[in-house]
Amino acid sequence: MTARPKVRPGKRTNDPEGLRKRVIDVAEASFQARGYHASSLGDLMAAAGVTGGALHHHFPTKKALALAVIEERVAAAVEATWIAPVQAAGSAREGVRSVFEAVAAELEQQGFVRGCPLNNLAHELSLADPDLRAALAGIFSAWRQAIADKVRADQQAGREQDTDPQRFAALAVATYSGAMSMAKTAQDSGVLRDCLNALEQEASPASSSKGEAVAKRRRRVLRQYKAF
Amino acid sequence: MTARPKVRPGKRTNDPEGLRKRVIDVAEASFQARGYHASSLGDLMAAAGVTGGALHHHFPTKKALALAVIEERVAAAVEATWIAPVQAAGSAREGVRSVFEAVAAELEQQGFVRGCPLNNLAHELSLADPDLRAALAGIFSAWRQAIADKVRADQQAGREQDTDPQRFAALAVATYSGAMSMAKTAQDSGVLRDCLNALEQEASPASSSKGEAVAKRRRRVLRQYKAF
DNA sequence: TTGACAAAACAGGACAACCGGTCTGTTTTA
DNA sequence: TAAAACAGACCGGTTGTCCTGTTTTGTCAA
Repeated sequence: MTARPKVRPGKRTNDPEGLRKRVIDVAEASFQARGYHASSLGDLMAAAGVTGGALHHHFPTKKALALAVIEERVAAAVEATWIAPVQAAGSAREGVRSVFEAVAAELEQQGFVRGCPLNNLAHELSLADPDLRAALAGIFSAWRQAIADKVRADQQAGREQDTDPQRFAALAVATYSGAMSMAKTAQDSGVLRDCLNALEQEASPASSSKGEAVAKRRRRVLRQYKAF
Repeated sequence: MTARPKVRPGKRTNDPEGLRKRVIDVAEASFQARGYHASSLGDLMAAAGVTGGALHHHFPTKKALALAVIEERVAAAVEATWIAPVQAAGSAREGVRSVFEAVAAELEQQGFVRGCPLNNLAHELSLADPDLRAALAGIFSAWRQAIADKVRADQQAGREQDTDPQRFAALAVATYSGAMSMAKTAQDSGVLRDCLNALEQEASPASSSKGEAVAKRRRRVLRQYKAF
């Protein structure tokens, strides 16, 4: 965790970037765990060890803080979790598969599903404010674009000739988003593997008949249910 | 709209069921348009033409009201929009396809995407309260179950032998949920058709090579953006 | 190096609006 | 005639924001 300012009476050390980072850290975590409206600035101030004046200096309104979290953290999370791995993968399908498995494995290890940060905020805020909605929509768009671009790269290598890049990307993003929504609601990460298997079994163009013994899916109901 | 009580000074007519219905009507619409936390009981009371005493008599807490909306309205919406059409369809795939198209057409006509009521509330409330989460998870479960059951019926008729019912159902629900999330955030219902086409083009087991001229998808950015 | 000084950074209280819930009392109805 | 249904005021707590003042820091002339 980021260090709080030392308790040195009479002395003070300005650290604008550090303080701003601490606030956004706390806000990102709280928005993800409790949502935007349920996160009060008072709680965030206490958790970050920041006074009202300092918070207001860096983020004049709560909306400004949300915008910063979206543009700096949520976008980065999508970039790190999805865009970079897909670009680095051998193919678009392989990239999608690896991300699904990585996230599924992470959720199973964590034992608790907080959901997708982008979708969490998108549901709560996209109808509430046009600016926030635009920022969130931009992240969705970049996400889709990266996958579609990867499909096009595959096509230039002679593969995926019968695949529509835009549609494939939409399907991947939608399936993941919906699977995370269900996983969060049911607190069961197994849905992710169900969806991935359904995509692989059915959505692969080289599949006309593969009814071999399918590895029985494991339902992994998460044990603990604790808030943030 | 449901009628408000007549302005008859000195006279009153008790109408428990009607009043309760009016409150749930308003709550359902407000939760869908603004979300749970952004909907104040004061606004709901004013919109429904109900006093604080009456509201408290029918719904002691805000959570009780949310639970009623979820159990009576959201569940019914999923039943009417998804379960019944799928059961009535000629096959599971045909049912899924028809629902996607029906919703897409409805959204295009409305010109505004409010999102899926179940997913909207699930994102905001499933981590906030165990009871609400359980209620929401139950609706997701019934939704998946109905689709899986339809696949099994298809299988007993000799079709869909290579399809895993549970996985297919998970994929359908996840794709729809995610597509609605994107459509709401982008205020563009075209994603639904993208996802449906991707599912049909790729997820059909009888598809090994169909690269015929794909009908160019139409991107239909919705014009108006007004809050409830 | 120092001292002046303006701007940035931070502290902390104040506040008005609002929220959800409770309470008492009245009217309707079975 | 008692319970259900409804009216309406009331309250403590919280929320987001604003405001005034203090401290730190960067800048630049001397």
